[in-house]
This record gives sequence, C-alpha cells and structure tokens, in this order.
Amino acid sequence: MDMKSPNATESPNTSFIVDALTRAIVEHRLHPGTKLAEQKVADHFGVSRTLVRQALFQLSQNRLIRMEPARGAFVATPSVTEAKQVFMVRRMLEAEMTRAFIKGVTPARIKSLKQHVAMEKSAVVRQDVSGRTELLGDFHVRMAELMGNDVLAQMLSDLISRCSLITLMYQSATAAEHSNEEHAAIVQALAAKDEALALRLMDEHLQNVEANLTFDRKLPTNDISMALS
Amino acid sequence: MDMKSPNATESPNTSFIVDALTRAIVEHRLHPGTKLAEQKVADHFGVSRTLVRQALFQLSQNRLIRMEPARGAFVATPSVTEAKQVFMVRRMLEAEMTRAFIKGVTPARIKSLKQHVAMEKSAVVRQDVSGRTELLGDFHVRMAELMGNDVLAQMLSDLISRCSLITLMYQSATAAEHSNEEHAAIVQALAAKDEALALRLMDEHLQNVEANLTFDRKLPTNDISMALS
DNA sequence: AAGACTTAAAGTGTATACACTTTTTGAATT
DNA sequence: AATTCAAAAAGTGTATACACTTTAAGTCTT
Repeated sequence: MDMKSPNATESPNTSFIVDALTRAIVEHRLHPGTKLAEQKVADHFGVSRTLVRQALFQLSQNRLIRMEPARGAFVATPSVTEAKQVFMVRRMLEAEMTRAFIKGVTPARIKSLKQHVAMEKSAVVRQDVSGRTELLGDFHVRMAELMGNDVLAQMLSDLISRCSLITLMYQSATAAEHSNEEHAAIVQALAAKDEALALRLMDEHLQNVEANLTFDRKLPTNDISMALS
Repeated sequence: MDMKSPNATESPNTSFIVDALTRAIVEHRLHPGTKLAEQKVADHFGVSRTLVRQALFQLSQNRLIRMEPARGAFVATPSVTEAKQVFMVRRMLEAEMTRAFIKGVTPARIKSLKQHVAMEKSAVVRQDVSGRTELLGDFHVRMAELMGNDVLAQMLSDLISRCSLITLMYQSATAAEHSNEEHAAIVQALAAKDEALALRLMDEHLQNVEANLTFDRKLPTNDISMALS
C-alpha cells in the first residue's frame, strides 16, 4: 500500500483548487468582491486556465463566487436579505430534523453528538478560529448524517457553507462559546426525548447565530497572490 | 430594439446545451445510464467539447448526470434510497413552509396559487405530460416564491428536479390528476388558515406522490443522436 | 485641468492539439 | 470454441492558441 503524502511538486487538480479557494474565501483571506482573474489564479497553482475555469464554475454553483459574463469571477458578497433567507430555510429544515431525530434517537447517536460537542469545546478553548467555525457548523450536518439521510446532510452542508462567508466574518469568540453551550443543551433535550424543548432550543440557537451577525462592515478587496500564499 | 428570434444557425452556448440535455433527460428521451460522450454531444450541437464539458459539469452538480473519472458522463440512475431521502427532506421543508405560509397569508397569494392550480388542471385535461409534470412541481416552488424567499424556492426547485427523473418516469395520468386535486385542497386549507389541516394535506400529498412511484423498472440505454434529434 | 476619444493591454470565451486512459478489436494460444 | 494478450480505436484530461470584449492608459480637445 502506497501512502500518498502531500507533495508540493505534484500538480493540483480541479478539486484541489476548489478546496484551496474555498478555504481562502471561508477563512476570509480573500475578501468579498475580490476579482479572481483566471490567469493569475492559474499561475499561482501552476496550472492552465482550463482547470481554474472548472474550479470557478463549481464555486459559483456553491454561491461562494459570482461570475459576470465577459467580466470574470468575484468573491461573493451575500446580501443581508439573502443571509436572512438562508437562515429562515435552516430554521425550517432543522426544526423538522429535530423532530425526526427524536423519533429515531438511540444512545449511540447521542454519544456521537456528545463527542462532537466536546471537540467543539476544545476548539473554542484553544482559540482555533477556523477549526471551531467548521465544527460548529458540522454539528448540524452531523445530526443529519446520524439520521442516515445523506441528501439532508448535503443540503445543510451547502446552506451552512453558503452563509459561512457571513458567519465567519462576523462571529466573535464569545458567540462561538455560546453556540457550543447551546449545542450541548440541545443534545441534552434530544437525549431526554423532549421534543418541545429541543425544538425551542434549536430555533433559539439559530436565531442567536443570526442575531449575532453584523452586516454593515465594509472590507477592502485584496490581492490574490497575497491571500493564497 | 432587435428581437432575438430563435435561430437554428446561431451557435448554442453552455446554458442552451444544459437546457436541451436537461429536457432530454427529464422528458425521458435519454434513459438513465446512457453514456454522454463529449464529442458526440458536441457534434450534435455543432460546438466544441469545451462547451459540452462545462454543460456536463453543471448537470453533474444538479445530480442529473454522474461523472466517472476518465470514463465519462452518464445519465443518473437515482437509487431508491436516494429518492426516499429526497422526499423526506421535501416533507420536512414543506411542512415548515406551510406553517410559514399561513402566518403570512394574503388574498393575493391565495389567488395566485388558485390560478396556478387552474393551469395545472388544464394541462392535466389536455394530456400534456411534460407540461403537467412541470406545473405540478412548480406549485411547491410557487409557494416559496410567494413568501418572497428565493433561497427556499431555489432549493425546492433543485430537490424537485433532482427526483424528477423518478417522478416523471413513473407518474401516471391518474396520479397527476390526483395531485392536482390535492393541490386545490391544500390551497383551500391555506385560505382558511387551518394550519393543522394544511399540514396534514401537504404531508399526505407528498406521501402519495412518493407512494405512486415504482422503482423496479429497468430501461435500456439508448443512443444520443436519436434522443436529441 | 477636466472630459471625450483613441489605442494598447489585459481578460474572457471558445476551439483545437496532444498526452494519457479506457475500451474495443482481433489475432494467437490452448 | 473459449480465453488471453496485444494493438488499435475511441475517449477523457489538460494545455495552448486565437478571436472578441472589457478595462486601462494615453492623447487630444476645450
């Protein structure tokens, strides 16, 4: 069996570029509105524009970038109304998910969620900003996965990454800690099969996350090569 | 102002190809499993493989086709479990949507839904198979749009097209008529602001749609040029 | 000096070329 | 006749070339 170790010389493929750009956008090294010129990105990764175009297409479908005909690709700048709509859909979906989860709850599933919450906590205390944000989002995806519904998990994952641009930009350390505690409380309610409580906690949790976002900041656009280096 | 009339000689762009292939798949002229060789498709549309590849990428993200590395693109063959998961997510989403719709119901919105149901009916009676299927799906999208939530509408639209492969394949005329009547009943309940009734009708409706699908048929793969001609 | 026009530079959109992989074909062997 | 292997054919993956569009720079005019 051959280990495939990360090799700097090996030429990256499309999904590598997608991942790298996604990280750069989500970790906020590339600011909303920044232009992603194909040749510049291609040069940075040492590939042709072909692969970059494919990657940009994919990112545009994930709503992480916006493509304007004959003008190019730009890091998305989600509007306030779009963000509110995304959160509304999440509240809808996750309310029903909570109900369904309680219907099929098992000790193993509760244990799995508890482990996840523990990982969140450790990321919070160690001040791992990008790690904690990813884990806090994944809590919701994990619930879907535990129910064995890949479609739901995928959909939540998309929704979460779609507003991650906003959440990540504006979520403070105290807000993160707060989220983690709310997750723990939700797991308690799920374990107790207290549907009404779990529903209320989940809804409040999502409202809190949404409320803690501040939409009025303006950030400068920056340079690609700096951000990806 | 220049009218742009549909011109057969004008060379099609990516979204044209996406639309044409989508229709061919959804209207079941291209069967699940059929291979879509890039050059063949390109020849058919009179373009280079470049545009076809972009179109195929997009279709693969819509789950209408599946791409295997170095092997090519194939019309998707959604599994039974995947279909069930899609319907479960729809039931979740649309239950909450129904609740939210009633909270913000207005006479104008009810009127709009009633008009839509009337259009459905006319498509059903005139035996317009592809038209009626599209309209029956759009009823649910229309509800989301009327609430002013584009994200929700987009998401439902994706979900519906995702299982359209299955629904379209197996939905009978009587099932379509049945769906239309159920839509009418749902609108009545919405107009009366009877949340419990609307919820029950919506859930039963989706269960009926799902139940009417038969998953065990096997269809032969067919030729591209035949199907697109 | 500010604004409009011209021209060059940069960038996107599509086609083509070519390397490499998979599939098919066909002959050789048992 | 069936199986195995080799070579050809078909097909995908990536890079490059070139036309056309947008953006930027520079020049001319007022």
